[in-house]
Amino acid sequence: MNGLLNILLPDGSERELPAGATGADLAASIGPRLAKVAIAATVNGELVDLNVALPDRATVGIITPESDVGRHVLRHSSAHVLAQAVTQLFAGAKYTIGPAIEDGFYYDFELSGGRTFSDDDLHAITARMREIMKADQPFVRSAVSTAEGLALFADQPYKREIIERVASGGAEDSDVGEVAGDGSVSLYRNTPDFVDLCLGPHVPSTSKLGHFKLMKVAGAYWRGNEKGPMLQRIYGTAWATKAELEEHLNRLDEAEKRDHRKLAVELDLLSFPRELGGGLAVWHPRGATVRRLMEDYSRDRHANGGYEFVFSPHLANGNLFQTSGHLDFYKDGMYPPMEMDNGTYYMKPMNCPMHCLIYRSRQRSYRELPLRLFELGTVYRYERAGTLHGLMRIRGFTQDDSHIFCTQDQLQDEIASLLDFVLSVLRAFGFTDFQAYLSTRDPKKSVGSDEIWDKATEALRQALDRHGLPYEIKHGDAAFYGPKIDVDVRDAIGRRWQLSTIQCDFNLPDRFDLEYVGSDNARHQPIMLHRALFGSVERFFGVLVEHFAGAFPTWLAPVQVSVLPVAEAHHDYAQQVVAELKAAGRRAVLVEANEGLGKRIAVEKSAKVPYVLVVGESDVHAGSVGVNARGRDVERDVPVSEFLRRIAVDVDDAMAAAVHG
RNA sequence: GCCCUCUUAGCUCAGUAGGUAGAGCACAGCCAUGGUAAGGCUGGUGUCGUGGGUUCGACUCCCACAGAGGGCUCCA
Repeated sequence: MNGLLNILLPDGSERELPAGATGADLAASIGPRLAKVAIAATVNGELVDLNVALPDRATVGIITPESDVGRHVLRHSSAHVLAQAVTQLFAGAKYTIGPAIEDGFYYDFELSGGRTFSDDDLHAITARMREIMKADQPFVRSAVSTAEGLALFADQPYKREIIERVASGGAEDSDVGEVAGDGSVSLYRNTPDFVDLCLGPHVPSTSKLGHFKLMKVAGAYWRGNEKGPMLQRIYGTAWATKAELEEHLNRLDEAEKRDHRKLAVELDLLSFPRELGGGLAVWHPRGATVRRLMEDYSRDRHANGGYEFVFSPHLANGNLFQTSGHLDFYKDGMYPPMEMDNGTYYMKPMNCPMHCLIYRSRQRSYRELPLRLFELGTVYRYERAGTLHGLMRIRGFTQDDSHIFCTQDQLQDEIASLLDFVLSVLRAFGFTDFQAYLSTRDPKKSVGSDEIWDKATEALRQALDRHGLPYEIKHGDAAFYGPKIDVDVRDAIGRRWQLSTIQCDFNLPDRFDLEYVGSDNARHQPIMLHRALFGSVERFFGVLVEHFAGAFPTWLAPVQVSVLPVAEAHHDYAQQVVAELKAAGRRAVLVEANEGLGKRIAVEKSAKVPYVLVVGESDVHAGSVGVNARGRDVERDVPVSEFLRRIAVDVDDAMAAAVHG
């Protein structure tokens, strides 16, 4: 045994290597192809550099750059090279931290004299990074004492701060990436003049990197502290291969094309007039049509799902929000008070207090529960100026808000059927890929007994299990008033959107003294569930626009059919076709022959109308239409009755598929 | 709220060492009546985001503000 390393590979085969062999030797021994792509290794499950000595009798895995872990490593190494380039190009630059993130990496800097990075700087930095990568500099780890570390980073205050905090035992999770737990300071050096605090691992050398792009400069607070210094953050994306990089950049292009703010203008859906004020939108006829259809569908489903419809005003006396606690906990998110004769009024930031009042308007019996109140309730929240984002973050929006009051015994079933309902409605809008999150109690800030938290959390968990819905638990992420489930959907290009939420609330029933009389003739407190399905109608609409890239399915399309007479002579017939379509309940418009046919078709197509009908001489005689359907070949001489049948099938199929999921 | 960038016609964008502006699309009028993705001609487009300042003169330079975009922070 002495003098040899006995390496057991994951595939069961064994390798013998001379003592002191490194991961690189290992990689080389198992074939040149693998050696070439290997950028790190795992030893007994721990990620290590290829250039560390391997222990005897270890289980070793080779990390390739295409793997998730491998990408992480190469992105983090790219961040080091970025810091190296910046410190070389900008005298006096202070570098802080630079982790790998989804799709890439970033590094935060402070430049001397408050200088900021420009686009030209990014080009220069990119060029320098390429030089460093070409230079094939090995990443070499070393460890020094705290004192040595502080001396080494004498002119790097941010690095010193990290070392000091770790030395004083104040390290948090986010520090683990930089400093070893045993008090020693872990360093990586790949050239004499650049060393960074880091636990690694890294790629063996800078030449393993290269498929990257610096994306943008942004401001970021040091350690995320709003009161702390503002740093310059450079974001980059990095991949194992050129093809992956290009694919990623294409995805970004695609996302940009789908941007709902851009499509809202192009498709004439809605606008954000400056005169209205930031974060406020007006809906144009086409956008309003889609919204109406969404809302109508939602109402139908709720009506069939055992919900009671309610309405509540947009303004309320401050006493109400005092009772609900919003004025204490949520004041910053509310619009300033309006002083009136008989009190102080506020725009409502939530519908829940109103629904509590409805519940409380008379004595309730257990026989009435669960009581499900539903409202498309418009609320107003003061979102800080820098946080507004199209329809996704807006200052006035409409929640498809439901509050369900039930007994503890009903909780389990209610949540399970609620989850069914939510997913079924989401499917109707074309979403099929869901991911849920279960947020559990943060003991530091919560109301309610252990017993009720456990019971409710368990009810949520079982509902998720019963659905086989994939979910993650976010420990301690619940609001103070109760645990919750959030549901994300994945859209057509793979992005995730957080939409629906189901939240238990042990707080408002208490604050509003809600109660019901049980079968035991005693008074009990109901549990309240908050549930938003779209979340916000506006935001959901925005997500739909991006999901469908503006090409709404036929049942939602603002215009379902455009009818184009070939020439003016066919105008009357076209009008007759439109009338028939309308009589059949279709949203159809006539596009008069005052432009070339090709032009008119192009315009209708770019408006993403699902069916463009062309009618000419032969159609007038045969009672037919030419059908140019989205994504399909043109078909001539289709009888009007046949077309009506087809579009009905198109619409019905979508809805049937949705409901039965 | 903080950092950076941006703001010129309805939209997308050019532009001037500082001498008050252009293109395409859209829009209007006329011609063309065209069978499946943008026909031709003509025309009008504007307080160059707002308010100050510097200047003989500001769209251009400076300041403030507003709005937008990208981030950070926030989203009981």
